[in-house]
Amino acid sequence: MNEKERILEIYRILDENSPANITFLDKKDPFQFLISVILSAQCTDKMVNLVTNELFLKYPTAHDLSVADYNEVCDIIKRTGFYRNKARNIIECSKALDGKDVPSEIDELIKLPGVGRKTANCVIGDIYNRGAVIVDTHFKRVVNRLEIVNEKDPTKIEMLIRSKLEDKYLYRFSMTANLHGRNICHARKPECDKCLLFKLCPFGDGDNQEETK
DNA sequence: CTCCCGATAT
DNA sequence: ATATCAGGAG
Repeated sequence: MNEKERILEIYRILDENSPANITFLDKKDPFQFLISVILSAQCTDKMVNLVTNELFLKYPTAHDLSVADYNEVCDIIKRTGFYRNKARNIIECSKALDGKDVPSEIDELIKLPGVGRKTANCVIGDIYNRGAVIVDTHFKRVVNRLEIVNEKDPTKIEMLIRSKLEDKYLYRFSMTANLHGRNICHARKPECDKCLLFKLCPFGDGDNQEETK
């Protein structure tokens, strides 16, 4: 099995054993989705969904949030962590988007405050349904353990994955690999005994299921 | 590379 | 007590 066949086989196994539609954030409106992703940095999606319910009840649109009081926004989003940076970013972001559509191109998206490649790719994949590689902590861990890449830099990982997999598979692969990282291939104690990719994974050969590494 | 930062699991 | 979580900016 060559490299291309191996990654396609990994894709198929993850695809067949994952839900049809994988979504972590429950806001479908493009603006609300973008703000939700910004808030999701280094925090659980459960907490983001809780906080955004309250946030968008009070500030539903980009205009509403663009004129919001900084300290009130801080209070609402505090539990997502990094709240001072996030409050400033989402208010400035809202000013930039007031009266406009959420950009669909990555170069435009990453100009927005608090928006990097990961957040931009979430928007492109989820809202605009185009090829997107979402390199979050789970995705990074999973593709490195599988040795699909041997790379720490998220941008380089994104480009490598783009070169190894057809465009139409990229977003689905991002989501299924992410889910696999959450449910099986944990950061601390991966459940290699339950893993459907065990035969295809160099990481499972060792005794990594326990504490080591 | 460091800082931002609260919530949760182990 | 410590590791980790849909990262981004200086």
